[in-house]
Amino acid sequence: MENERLRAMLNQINSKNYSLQMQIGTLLQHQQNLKGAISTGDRKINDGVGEEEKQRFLVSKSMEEKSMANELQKNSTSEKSPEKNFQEWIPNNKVPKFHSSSKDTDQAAEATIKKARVSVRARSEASIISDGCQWRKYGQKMAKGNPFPRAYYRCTMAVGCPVRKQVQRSIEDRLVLITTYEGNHNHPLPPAAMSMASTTSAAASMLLSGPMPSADGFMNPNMLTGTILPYSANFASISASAPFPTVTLDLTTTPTTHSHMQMLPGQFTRDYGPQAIAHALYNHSRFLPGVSDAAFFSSESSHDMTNAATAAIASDPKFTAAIAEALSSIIGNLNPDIGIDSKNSPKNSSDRNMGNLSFAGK
DNA sequence: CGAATTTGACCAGCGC
DNA sequence: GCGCTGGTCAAATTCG
Repeated sequence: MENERLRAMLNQINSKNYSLQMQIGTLLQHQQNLKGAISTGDRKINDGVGEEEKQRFLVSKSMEEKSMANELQKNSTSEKSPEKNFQEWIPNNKVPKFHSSSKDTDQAAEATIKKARVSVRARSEASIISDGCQWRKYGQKMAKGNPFPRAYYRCTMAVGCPVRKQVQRSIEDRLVLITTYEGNHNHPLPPAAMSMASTTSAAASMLLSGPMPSADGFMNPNMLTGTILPYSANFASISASAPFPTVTLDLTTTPTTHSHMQMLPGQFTRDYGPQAIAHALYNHSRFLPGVSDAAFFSSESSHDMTNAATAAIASDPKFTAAIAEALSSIIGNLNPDIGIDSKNSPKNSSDRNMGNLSFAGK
């Protein structure tokens, strides 16, 4: 009975996805026209600026576009207070915990929430991955056993935002950048930042609301890959053996992504199809250096688009910087129930998500 | 000149 | 209690 209802919901979302694809198709043409103007604006970063700056600039370009779209949305819902906006996607009502703040009675609960972390592994030559948020560096430390320093950043998009992130290069592979997010934003975000934030929020929410870890200290990775990153088997893992429960989104296994996208079974994959991710990848990456638009425009069908997206991933390591955002935006757009509805209890939310996808038996 | 970054100092938690 | 480590603060410095 519940499954039927969920199935109906999925069908509804699927048809919505189809209409979105149609809209994207027309948008792609429009964007082609815009490309000329954008490349003119990009000119300045091409002379003498490093790859890092280029990536940051180009990614933010695409984010600007989405921010504009968000502005329109915001105007239409201007009645909402910022707090209400915030509650729409924050899974847990979190209060900033400052270093020198007074000891609140719910400090313990806060601490528990804050401890949930989402770490994103991505290959990037840049020292930081642009995710749409404004960050301010407030510290740097040499971590034990790692020759690369760990940098600490704080979100500066709003005063008192509790979100922090740590950025560190992997000791195994110096090209792999590990970004660990902690906390939830207490302010509205542009869509670009929201997609990443919703992923981390959803992941953190699941960590805190889901079943306790098994005896070996690990939860089933498929739980996350099936709900948050349905196309990315082996991409995500949840570890509760660490001091803090941590979700790791591994975006470094690019050469094998294609097979995962196509082979991964499950409700989500059947109903949404891989083209959704291709479109999202396209939207998030078309301004990245080294990712040619020709790869995307060379084919008409959505399936071929997936191939193009995968080829782009494999051919350009910098592409990974946008993948996390792209992946999560799919979920954010198509399944707003995941991790962004604070009105439902975390437990219910978790159960619903699991049943909704490939864990009907859970 | 204001904002952002750097960097040494400080603090808390943890293991011994 | 002591030392180690991770995380944060804040003054100094750099940047735009």
